[in-house]
Amino acid sequence: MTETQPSSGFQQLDREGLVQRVAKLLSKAIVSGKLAPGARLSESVVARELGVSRAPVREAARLLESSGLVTSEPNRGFFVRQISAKALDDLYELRLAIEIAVIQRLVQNWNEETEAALSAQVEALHRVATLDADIFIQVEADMQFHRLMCTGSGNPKFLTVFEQIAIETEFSIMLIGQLYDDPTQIAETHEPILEALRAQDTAMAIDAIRYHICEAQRIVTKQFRILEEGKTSI
Amino acid sequence: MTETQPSSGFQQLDREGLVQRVAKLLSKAIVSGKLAPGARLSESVVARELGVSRAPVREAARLLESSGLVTSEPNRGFFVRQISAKALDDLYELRLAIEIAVIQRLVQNWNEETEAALSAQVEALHRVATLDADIFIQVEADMQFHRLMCTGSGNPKFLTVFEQIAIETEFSIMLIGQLYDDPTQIAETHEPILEALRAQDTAMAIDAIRYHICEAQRIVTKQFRILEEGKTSI
DNA sequence: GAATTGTAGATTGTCGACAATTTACTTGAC
DNA sequence: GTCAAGTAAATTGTCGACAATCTACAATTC
Repeated sequence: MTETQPSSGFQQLDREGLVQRVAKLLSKAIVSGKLAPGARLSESVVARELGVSRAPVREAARLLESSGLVTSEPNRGFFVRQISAKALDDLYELRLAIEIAVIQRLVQNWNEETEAALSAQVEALHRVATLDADIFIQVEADMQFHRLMCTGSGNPKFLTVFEQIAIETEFSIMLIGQLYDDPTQIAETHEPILEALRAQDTAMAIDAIRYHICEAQRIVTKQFRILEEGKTSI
Repeated sequence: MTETQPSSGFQQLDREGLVQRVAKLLSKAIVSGKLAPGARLSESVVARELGVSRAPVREAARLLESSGLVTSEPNRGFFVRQISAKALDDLYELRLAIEIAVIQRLVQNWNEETEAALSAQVEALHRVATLDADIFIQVEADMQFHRLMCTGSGNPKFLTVFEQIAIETEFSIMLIGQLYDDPTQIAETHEPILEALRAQDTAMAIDAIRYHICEAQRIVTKQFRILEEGKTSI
């Protein structure tokens, strides 16, 4: 069916369109906090800075629009999405619903490959914690664990939705600038999940994921509320 | 904070951008089956037909890209998304996860307004069933019930995700051309959900929604598999 | 005849230009 | 000083044009 070339050692070179590259760059700029939420993103400025015309910038922005990173107002342009503490809270609730379903499927589809991937990621989490790495690296590693769970579930739809959630979550955590007081906590809260999965214990795994997510929800929304108050009082 | 105009009875006239209108039109054309899945959607053809230039068409297509209705390949353009029976099955699994969470919140946030809206929608379902209306009308009414549940949950994120699921689901059902053998079944399967919600019985409501969704899943994916076989054998 | 190479036509990708709209500023009246 | 109206600059919306790329078919080779 699929044509399997004689494999002459050549690697497929990325034929990514300009629009996709611009979208990725914009996405990174927003998530990393270089572009403040609510900020207008001027087409001409972005276009000039990247050395392209406005058309691909506009298309990239549209791409990001339905994925929720930017909003558009007719004749006013694109803006970096504002996130409220309530929205963030809602986001975690959605995430919990998804991940519970992921866990259920994950236990059914449990295999060595998935176990190896998740184990390796927990180790990676420990590494970044001890290295006292950048917050961005830490959050990225955290998200990667959950991404791997979605992948292992065997239902690609879960990954699609999670990816959107992840972008918004990372975005918010970047704004706060920290997650746990002690970075090693990130790695530790993932271990019970992995253990429960290894034991094929669905109920325990769900409890573990619920604890993990609700804990993050509690911390993040609390920090975010503080951040919001600071903003409005000024 | 928000400026509350003296409300002189004027309705806000839609200041929708051209891009949004094109996106809506395209979306409708795809969901209603006017554009077959896998079909290339030619920018110039769409642009000429709508009497606009290619730029807004491209932007609209990008908008639809991340919402999953179309895919893009560099230098090859946009294509109407192909849906497989497996993907449809996965979609229903995602939907179940979301709607269970929605039910849980819905019971907590239960109020007269939501009850009235949902009751009215069940009646609407009965009406369209007896009218023996178009399949599109029926499915739209069905989806509207679930949309109202999402709205009533108080978590807008649920609605956002459901909207995406709904588009893909409608799209698939349009392809099949029918749902239940007897159209009145649509209305009937929604009643137990509403009843359980009225009784504030979370467990029963979850059972009802699970039955409803799994039943639809069973029927739709079965029909879809038949459709797929027909396609591949030709 | 099958596979490869070459070529013409069509389609997408990107751009710069101009019209429409918003924004920021200035002016004037009360 | 405050509010309103008017004006100019900046920004977005849309378009048509040209370059880059793909597609389909003809020509060539084995």
